[in-house]
Amino acid sequence: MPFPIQTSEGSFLAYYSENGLERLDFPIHREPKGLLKPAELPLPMRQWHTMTTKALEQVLAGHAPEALPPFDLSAGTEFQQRVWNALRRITLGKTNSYAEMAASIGQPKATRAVGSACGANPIPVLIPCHRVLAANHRLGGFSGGLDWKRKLLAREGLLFPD
DNA sequence: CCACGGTGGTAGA
DNA sequence: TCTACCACCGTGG
Repeated sequence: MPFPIQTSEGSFLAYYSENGLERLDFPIHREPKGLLKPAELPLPMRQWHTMTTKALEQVLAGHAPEALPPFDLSAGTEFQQRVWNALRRITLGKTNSYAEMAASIGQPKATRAVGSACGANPIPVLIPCHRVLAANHRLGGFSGGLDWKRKLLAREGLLFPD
């Protein structure tokens, strides 16, 4: 049950569980079938949706979100949740390497696994996996497409050629 | 088991 | 610089 969020960059899709925002999809060209109107959301979710919408707009505008809805990351493995929570600590405009992220969760040799976990991040943009770069300050990869990674970083004042 | 990644480091052109 | 090669480790088949 996806709920749309219209932005200047297209229509994102938000998914909620009983415990909070559990997934955020980048805009797609074809609208999915079971689309619901936000007005049909149960009350707590409606407030989360308002927060998600505002936070998304703020990040896309290059500002730190003043408030976030609760996240439900329970679908991830324990390792993935450790990585995702570590991602949340990277402040806007800052970056880390995959190696630094691995070290920050106490597994310095799991750099590659960290990359996989970033790719599995269910809430891109708000859980800023785009702030993780390869060593030597190279861009690295991005599941949502490198154009998005460049765009999001540019909004934070970090420019990458190519 | 095995193969695959959003990696990182080294070696050699 | 760029390419080749290898160690690394969580996931999914």
